[in-house]
Amino acid sequence: MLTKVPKGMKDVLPAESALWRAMESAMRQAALLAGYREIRTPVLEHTELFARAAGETSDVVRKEMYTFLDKGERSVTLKPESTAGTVRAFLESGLYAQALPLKLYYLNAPHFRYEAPQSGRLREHHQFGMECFGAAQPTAEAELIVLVVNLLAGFGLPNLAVRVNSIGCPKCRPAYQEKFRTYLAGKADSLCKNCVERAQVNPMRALDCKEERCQAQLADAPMMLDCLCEECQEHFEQLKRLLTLSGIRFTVDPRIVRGLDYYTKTVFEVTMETPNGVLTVCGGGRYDGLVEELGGPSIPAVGFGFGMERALMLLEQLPQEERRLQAQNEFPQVFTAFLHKGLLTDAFAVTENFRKAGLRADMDHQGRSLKAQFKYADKLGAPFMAILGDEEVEKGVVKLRDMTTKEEWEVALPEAPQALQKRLG
RNA sequence: GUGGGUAUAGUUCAGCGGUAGAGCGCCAGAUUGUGGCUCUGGAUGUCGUGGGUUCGAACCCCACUACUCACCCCA
Repeated sequence: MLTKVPKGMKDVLPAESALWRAMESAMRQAALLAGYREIRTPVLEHTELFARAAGETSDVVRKEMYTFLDKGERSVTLKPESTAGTVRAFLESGLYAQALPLKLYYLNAPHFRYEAPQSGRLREHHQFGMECFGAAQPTAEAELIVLVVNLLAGFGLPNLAVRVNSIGCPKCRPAYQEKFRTYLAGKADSLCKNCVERAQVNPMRALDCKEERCQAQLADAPMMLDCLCEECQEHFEQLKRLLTLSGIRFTVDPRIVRGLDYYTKTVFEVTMETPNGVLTVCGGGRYDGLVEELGGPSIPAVGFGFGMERALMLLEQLPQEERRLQAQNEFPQVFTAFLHKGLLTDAFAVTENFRKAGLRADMDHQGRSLKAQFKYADKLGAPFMAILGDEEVEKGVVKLRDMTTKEEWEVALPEAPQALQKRLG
């Protein structure tokens, strides 16, 4: 147990963290260009916040939350999604009183869901997400969808599928839900246990059911998309026009429902083909009622969550030459080797000198033989060696060796960093 | 919650009733001031835990635990 990471958690080791950083900077840049600024909210929120925001009937709230009592007997929860916390901060700080829209993004935010882990699904995962408050127009959705698609395409990821749907608003949805509930009631005998339950609490969820018999029963079910009020209809038409105009290939999927109850009008998903099936990389939508639901003024909003591990997983499956996201090199540019222990301090000084000049430099810390130092440097991938023996120290020089060409030459100690920089270009 | 699979060296795995193995990695030597390739040598194991069958169990049986994959749901 002691040396075992808790179930569903993952370490990001050095071999991978560089790629994470590359992805992060691409995200920051994209967000910046679209006028979004970073917000960081706590991992922990009052349980009540999620219950209220995501909805008591959602699977997330009902069975997937990391909830516990703190020492003050308050029920707190590790955030399973970030929209609720962002809205809370937005309200608490009074940011809503400033010029709207307010555009926020978060990056690398840890999220927790207590589920059975498997490929592409962890108990702790990290999301990049964007939220736009105070934008009622479909340009807000379009902006986000375009941004995500361009981002993923920019990584070199092919075969993205963008699916959009509208699930109506408080004006048109209740009538539809009633219609749908009636429809389900007539089929209750042929539906799975879950769907019978769904019919009561949130009938639209049945559309998401993967059971074949349910899908067969729902083949001619009424769709929200066909029952939208005039306003929702117009909103959706505009969004489609905007996406088409932006050159985004998308499909309308009337069956997208999303697992969180706060969505209104637009919902969307970006999915990708993987060896293990289709994975959702990004999911989001409009939540015009949530800010008010959480005690604020009536402010429309749109947002999405983007699973960073999932995107990284897909990227790692991509052949190296198709990847357009490249991790920064981390190997030392020069490795200082020294002949014997008596030259330890000289070697240390030389190494530090390289570092002062902004070069990635390293040396042995194990008392290895010269030969072993070369071997080690080779493993690290250092393209140059700086070699110190008694002769060199006496003459005040260091011998530089190009590991590829095996060429060696001597340079005066103080000039070594410059000489190397020249060679490295 | 339901159903598969797996558990042996640092790591990937082979062995499937009779002395615990290989590749990779690690260390050293061949080459006492020079890496990659090659060759030689070396170190490292409660064979997941507990019980049972047997003269004898890493191997067969049972239970447990952990991991993993899939379903549901999701990022």
